[in-house]
Amino acid sequence: MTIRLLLADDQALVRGALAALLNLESDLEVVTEVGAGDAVVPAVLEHHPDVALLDVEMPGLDGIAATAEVRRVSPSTKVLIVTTFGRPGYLRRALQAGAAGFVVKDTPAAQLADAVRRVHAGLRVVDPALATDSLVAGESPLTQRETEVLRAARDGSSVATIARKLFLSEGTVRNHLSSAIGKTGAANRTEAVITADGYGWL
Amino acid sequence: MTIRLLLADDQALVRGALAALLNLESDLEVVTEVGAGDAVVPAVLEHHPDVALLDVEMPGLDGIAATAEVRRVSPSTKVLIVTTFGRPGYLRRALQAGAAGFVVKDTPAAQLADAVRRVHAGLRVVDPALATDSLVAGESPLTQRETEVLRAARDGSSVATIARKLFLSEGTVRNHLSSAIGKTGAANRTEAVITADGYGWL
DNA sequence: AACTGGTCGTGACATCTGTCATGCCCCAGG
DNA sequence: CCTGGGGCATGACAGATGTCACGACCAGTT
Repeated sequence: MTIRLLLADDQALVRGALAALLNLESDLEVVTEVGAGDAVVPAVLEHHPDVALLDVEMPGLDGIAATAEVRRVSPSTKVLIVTTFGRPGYLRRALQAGAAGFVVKDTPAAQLADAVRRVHAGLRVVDPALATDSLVAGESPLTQRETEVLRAARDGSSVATIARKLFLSEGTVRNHLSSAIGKTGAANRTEAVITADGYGWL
Repeated sequence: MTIRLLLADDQALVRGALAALLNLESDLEVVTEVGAGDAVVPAVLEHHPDVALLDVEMPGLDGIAATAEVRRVSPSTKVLIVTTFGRPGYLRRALQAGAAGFVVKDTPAAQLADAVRRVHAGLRVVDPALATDSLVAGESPLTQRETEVLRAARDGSSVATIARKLFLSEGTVRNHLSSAIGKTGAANRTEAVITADGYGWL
């Protein structure tokens, strides 16, 4: 009995290459490939794969949100996240969304097929190095608003611009930013964005 | 006659997957894989591949610098850059360094083997969409110092920190920053970093 | 009912940033 | 030899930013 796979990654070359790699295994078969997050659910409904391999960084719908959707429409489909960045926050959010496994792209190629088999067997697969980091980093200490404000500050916008975008007064934006800067242990807006983003809090 | 390939990418999974994909072609053979830029030259000297596929983002030595080294120690080896980011600046710098081809990772998987064959045949392979962008963006307008200062500002450092790091006075740093902001058409430091980085100028 | 934490706002303050004018040094090109 | 451009620096100024104190409102706890 072969394990039927869905493969989602926005980079066509990587997607094709992973498909080639996985199809080399006699017990695995890639039945559908998609290049955008919002194409995942339709493909799941059409092909009913056993395991869905999702990248986190995708246009449309990111891998985390796609995971939740897949779990909702097809509970029997296991989700294995395959991502470039081992952000601690990604792991936590992926598991909360119902992912059965989490693998970073610099694990040896040979292990991927194993990870797929374990996930299919109902086991949980998590990158060990990442698991400990994730416990240390923990949940985001930022409130909803602080997160929104920091997110809006990512592209270098000024306080005035952020205020207009979120329909807040400039003073309020400054307060939220100040609070976020404090919580992240940063010295200014830019550092706060970098560290918060690094933890996957944005 | 098979074309012998070197494959360099820091993500083991992607590297293995690309190898699997390329080895499916009867006329191609991946003879060596490396995961860091500074491992490229030794591998070239040992295996004398016909074509080297290099990622731009690699630890140790980046793909651009590695390209120049490969051309120097083994002129008969053709270099094909395979990268995630289609930064216009990357293309220009890669070609200047002696690369024979430049492919982004979201091109269809089937085209990669073709690109390899063309490069091996002595042709130049360049992503068409990127080629035009590159002409528009052109060379970096930033001077050496401006580039250094902007690079130092990437992590959100303050003027004082940058000044200490580069052994400059704070006023000078502000002047260079101001000039860089003007040249990039940005409104502040953070935007300048983002756009300059986007063009591959840093 | 009192307390807590998040949100929103104001006003005030010190500091940081970005800009500009000005000057000096060095070097390559006309 | 003169000129222009880049690098370096200083001083001055306006505006942006980060911090703080304070008050108000609302949803939950206790």
